[in-house]
Amino acid sequence: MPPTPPPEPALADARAPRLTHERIVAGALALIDEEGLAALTMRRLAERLGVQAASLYNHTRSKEKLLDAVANSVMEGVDTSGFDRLPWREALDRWAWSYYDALVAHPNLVPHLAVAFGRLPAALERAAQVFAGLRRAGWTPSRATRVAAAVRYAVYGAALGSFAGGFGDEAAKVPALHDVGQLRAQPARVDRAALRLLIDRFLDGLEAIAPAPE
Amino acid sequence: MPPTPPPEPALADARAPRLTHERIVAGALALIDEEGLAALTMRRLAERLGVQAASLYNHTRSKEKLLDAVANSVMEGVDTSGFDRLPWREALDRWAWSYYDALVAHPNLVPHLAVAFGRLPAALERAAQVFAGLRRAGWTPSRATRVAAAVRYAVYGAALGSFAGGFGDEAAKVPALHDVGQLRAQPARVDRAALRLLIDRFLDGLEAIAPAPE
DNA sequence: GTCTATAGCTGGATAGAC
DNA sequence: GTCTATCCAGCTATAGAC
Repeated sequence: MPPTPPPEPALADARAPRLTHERIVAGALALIDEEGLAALTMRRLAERLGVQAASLYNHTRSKEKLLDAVANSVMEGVDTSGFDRLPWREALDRWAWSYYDALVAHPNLVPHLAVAFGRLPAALERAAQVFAGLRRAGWTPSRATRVAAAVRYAVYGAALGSFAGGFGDEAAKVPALHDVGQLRAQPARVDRAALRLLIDRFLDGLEAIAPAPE
Repeated sequence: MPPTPPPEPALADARAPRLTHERIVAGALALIDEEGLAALTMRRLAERLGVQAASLYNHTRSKEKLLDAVANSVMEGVDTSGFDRLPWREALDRWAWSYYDALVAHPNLVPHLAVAFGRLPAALERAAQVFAGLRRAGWTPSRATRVAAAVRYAVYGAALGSFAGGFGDEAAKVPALHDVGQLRAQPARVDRAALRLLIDRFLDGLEAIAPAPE
């Protein structure tokens, strides 16, 4: 006889778990995106998932651990594969923009991502890959550390200090800022253009001190 | 008869105001520096100042306004005077380091500084001065905006994503990161060196596209 | 695994006496 | 201008029934 398949209830099984770790993490991230880091409370998260707050504690030990899991899940979206197959300049460029895309999709989480960096497995794995890639390209250990940190600073700064954060009424008193074309109309475009300038000119400057190719 | 001087009590006058707006702002900043942004509560701030929490409301309208006043006071320490007297490259460099020093002295406040940027008078004034200085040096409006934003990103990123924030135990699993000389021993030095690399190489790269000097 | 109920805090802000 | 007293809201986390 073939093995019996698991029972497939015609209607939703009331005893089936309504919560999983993945659903909780995804719900928390959505809540943070929509209403900010302070809006993430166990009660509000439970409400969004259609359960009571106490039920969350069957899947996550504490709010603090949950928040780190959310941060780690965002970090997993950062792509460092370029360091396995591309010259260092292209690899850095791809990594930077992948990193920026991941952060800017969740701007409210950026401050926590920066603080939690040192205890997120996904972040540390990626940092090690970047460092190893730069070493293979001939950069000295201390240069490799600085180059990777510099790119990381550019990305975090752009994601955090974004013009997309908006201006208050006081900004109207500073006319110079407002006559600058697209700043008001399309702040996200200005942010990307500024980061492109920072990264491209930085990489230009790096070429002048790069290790000789093998 | 000479005008009577104001009465000078031999002992501290119990009726003299013990709180001023300045003392409150300074106390709040010290509390944030010592114990983090979350530690700033009206009760704890009052305790540090030797009064009851309710008394603070005679000098500040709300905690939110107070926090912006604290942020503005930090921004007032940023020096943009170089744009009045130095070539654009030196002016940018001085501004960047003055900005970094102001932020890194209060790392716990950096996320709030970034978010509040657009409504802080001191921040907007300085942004306008930087923009005007770059315009006078011949940069087009959109280039000037991007250059100023790029430097700002570098500074915020370095202050926020600092190695000085430390690593968790998980970092021990990534040996590559630890063999990098001074990273563990003197993280603040590594941070400064990485920011120096980012700014210097970026400015190098900018020279290649700079407007011709008059 | 989810529920109800609640313990045990901590917070911002206000009213009114002095 | 500072005080005491207090309101009311919100939070994390746990205990124990089902």
